[in-house]
Amino acid sequence: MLTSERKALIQQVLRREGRLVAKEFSQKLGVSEDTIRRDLRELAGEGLLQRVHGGALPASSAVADFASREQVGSSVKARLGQAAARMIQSGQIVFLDGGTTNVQLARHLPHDLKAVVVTHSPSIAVELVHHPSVEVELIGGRLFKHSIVAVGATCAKAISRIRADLFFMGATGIHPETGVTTGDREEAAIKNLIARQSAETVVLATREKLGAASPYQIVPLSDVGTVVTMSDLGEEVLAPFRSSHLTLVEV
Amino acid sequence: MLTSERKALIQQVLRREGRLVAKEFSQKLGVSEDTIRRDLRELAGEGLLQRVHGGALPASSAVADFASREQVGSSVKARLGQAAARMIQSGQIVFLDGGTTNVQLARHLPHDLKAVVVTHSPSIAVELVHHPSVEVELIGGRLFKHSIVAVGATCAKAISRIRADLFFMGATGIHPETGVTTGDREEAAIKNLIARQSAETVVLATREKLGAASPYQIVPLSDVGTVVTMSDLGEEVLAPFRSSHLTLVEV
DNA sequence: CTTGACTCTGCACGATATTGCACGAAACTA
DNA sequence: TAGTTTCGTGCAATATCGTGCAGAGTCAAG
Repeated sequence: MLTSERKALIQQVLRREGRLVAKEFSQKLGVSEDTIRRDLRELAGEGLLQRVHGGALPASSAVADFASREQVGSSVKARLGQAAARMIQSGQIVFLDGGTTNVQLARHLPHDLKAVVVTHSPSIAVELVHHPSVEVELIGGRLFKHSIVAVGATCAKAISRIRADLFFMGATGIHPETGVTTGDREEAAIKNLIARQSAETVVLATREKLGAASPYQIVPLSDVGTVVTMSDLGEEVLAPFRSSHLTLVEV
Repeated sequence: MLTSERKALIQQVLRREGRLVAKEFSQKLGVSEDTIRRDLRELAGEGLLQRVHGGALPASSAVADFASREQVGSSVKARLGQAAARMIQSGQIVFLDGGTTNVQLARHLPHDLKAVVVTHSPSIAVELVHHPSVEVELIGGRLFKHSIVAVGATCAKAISRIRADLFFMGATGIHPETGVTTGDREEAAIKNLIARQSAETVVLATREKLGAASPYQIVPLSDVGTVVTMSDLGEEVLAPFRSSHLTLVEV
């Protein structure tokens, strides 16, 4: 294990998990704690991370915020993202919507995956800069700041030229009757367009989204191919989504 | 085993495995470590890989790359960015190129500025999400990970539809004779296109960029309207840039 | 064919980097 | 406050680095 390799790994772990415990990490890598501590000290000296008692946190406060939120709300989204990332096969063209769950998905893409990721979210694009083999196609347009995704006519036109194998859709609600919904009309239209351009649409749904509904419908439930959700939800919540045309993946 | 053969093999291993340990590799090839070290040093000199203690890593992992670049004189860049941000007037349409200096510019945009920022850099877009009144137009395309900007035909087409008042260009070198240059051909083409679509081109140049030249010319110096740089540079460095058509802003 | 310039390679050696351990200081926890 | 964990530093062992140098091979001019 090369020193710089180890340092790169440390930063990767911080990006992915939002924190790093010195002792834990030293055991995982089979080196002494001193070595890890030294690495952390040096990286902190370069401003690349924030040193804390017992380990380290990401440098930027924004990421730190995000990381702590993640810890509090547990790593449900990370688990969903990880499961979803495994659905992608090499050579596929996948559309990644914006949103924190999809950021997790991007973070957990297998290191050796060769695929094309299309996205209208600059956050996702930035996240994938660190991936060694995934090619990123960024869709432009007017930036809708609330969701951090591009929308508008330019965006729609660019999307209409692309056909994807998979679409990982972000949404605020998924309901047996109202279908998949979100809070912005234009965003809904864009998502709908992407869904129509994709062979299969996948929705990653945390507990609070299942059975919820927002003002604007993106697609009816019949247009969704797969829903990825947690396995510890009650059957009464899941039952409405069990049907012949929809694959329900429980993580 | 020819030297060039060995060097090619080294690069192949790096592409395939993402790392190379000098000792290990020398044994596998049956040559001395010195030879391998020499090869690595030379390849690193050509920028084809990143030399590290014990071996080598791929050149543009962009990971530590961008992060470390971020660190290089960030306070200087912040001052340049701040000065440049003041050049923008309300109501203008400005094009913000990628790069760490321009991230600083984005960070220092006056809070009450009402303007449209066009960018092909997802990093810049994400940075501006928190600005209350600036509207962001994201230009899409294939993501060039090293610089974190969109490039390619789609990108060029989108740019050709926009006319901006100001273009804050990122570059790796600005030289009286070779003009403004950068390290990637396609990136240079995109930057050139943006410059042609803009009424005025501004270059933010830290000390090491002034008088430097990279392989690909973006525009000749005569196409640059303003250069923003530090005031503590020697006159012998600045003199070649003092001319009637170019405004030299010293911060 | 010989000679001289040049390149490549391996070796020697002093310099530098990295690592693990020891030990007292500081921080955290109950 | 007391006990435990983590931290930082000094130190020694080891690994790796860079450089100078010499031998071997190549090539072209004489």
